[in-house]
Amino acid sequence: MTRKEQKEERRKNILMNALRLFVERGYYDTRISDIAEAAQMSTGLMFHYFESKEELLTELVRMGAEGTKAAGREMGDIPPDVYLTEFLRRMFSFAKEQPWVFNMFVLMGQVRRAGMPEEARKAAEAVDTVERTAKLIEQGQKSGVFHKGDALIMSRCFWASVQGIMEEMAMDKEMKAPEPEWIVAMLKAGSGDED
Amino acid sequence: MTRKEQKEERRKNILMNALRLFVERGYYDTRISDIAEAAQMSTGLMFHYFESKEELLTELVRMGAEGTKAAGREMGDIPPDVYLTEFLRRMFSFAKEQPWVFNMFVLMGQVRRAGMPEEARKAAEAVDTVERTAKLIEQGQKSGVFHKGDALIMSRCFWASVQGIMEEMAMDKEMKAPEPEWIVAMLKAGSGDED
DNA sequence: AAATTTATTGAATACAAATTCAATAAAACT
DNA sequence: AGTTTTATTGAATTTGTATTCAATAAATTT
Repeated sequence: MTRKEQKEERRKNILMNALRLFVERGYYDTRISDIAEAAQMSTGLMFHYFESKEELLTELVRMGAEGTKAAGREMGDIPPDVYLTEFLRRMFSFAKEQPWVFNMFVLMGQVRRAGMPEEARKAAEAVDTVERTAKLIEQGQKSGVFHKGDALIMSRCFWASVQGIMEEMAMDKEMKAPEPEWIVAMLKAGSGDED
Repeated sequence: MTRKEQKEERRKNILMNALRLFVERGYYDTRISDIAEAAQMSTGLMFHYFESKEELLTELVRMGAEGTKAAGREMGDIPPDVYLTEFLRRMFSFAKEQPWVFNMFVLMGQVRRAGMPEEARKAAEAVDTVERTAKLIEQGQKSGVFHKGDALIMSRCFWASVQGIMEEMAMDKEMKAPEPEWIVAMLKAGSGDED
């Protein structure tokens, strides 16, 4: 293994430990020394790999933002409701196998909301899932599978729900995932108000 | 105004400013001096009213836990779906008038999840809304208005969604509230899976 | 194999912010 | 009016922890 590869390995290892600890204990309650210990190195060495604790966080958020770009890609001829349902199903099952996905959701949520360094927040804003889903919802409204209403608000509520549920699942890894249909039902025609 | 009343006033004022700042900037990024400034007093005086920053937080969380007890009280003969819908409608409209309600939601969420002092987390756990709503859901399942499934999981998802949405609204005070029906649709029979 | 670059450590430093404190003013009480 | 209690301040202290640093080891290059 070349020097460069080794460094990459090490960085990845640090990042994964940091992610877990940031979510388990919170960013501010996680000491650089905790991360160092988890990654089996001295505190000082951390600064050989990352300039600062904040850079560590920002790097994680960048990864998270990158990851969400997968959402809402080519959907071929599938109807929007089926697409969203299927997307959620895959996301839940993927996350069950890769628990860091839950952690990433939690971290992104925390960062977007408040109480995190400025730079990290900026990195988290480079995510347009809500906008893209709103377009999908508009299509569904035209075809009648989704009820009427401001598509952007509907999309925000949809993702806020998903966010909340992912966070709940992140807290309790034993928790059974909901049926994706339940969540998509929020958008469907015939679900109460029909204005 | 008696001395005691004055003290209570002052404490309440401090608490409300702390709540706002904790949510706007996050607990750890809020300095005692920031709260002092907002409440128009010297930093030192804060410690006359509260033993520590942590006690301030814990007190807020206790208030929040107290507040949620309102949820799920006497529902008379109203069907569970109507009850929940109505409950959410009132909550949203109440929160629009009293923005601190949003902040309280966000704070409670942050505290329950992670990265907050131990004691505050404990205070936040004294909330059994999820369990009480699960009972309501079971009733609805018997009468057929709600679909089948583990009522506790359904309740957790329901509240996780509400939490997520309240947080979204807290971030953007301009955001229009969703129709409560959308959220209750998560639970309703005929919403996709019918196992 | 000498020289240079990279990895690693643990202790020293710097710093920010919570908390304490001594002193003063105001109020309440006798 | 004098005494005690409460309110208030701003500066001094303490503390916790991120970051730097000087020194050493290991690897890579020449």
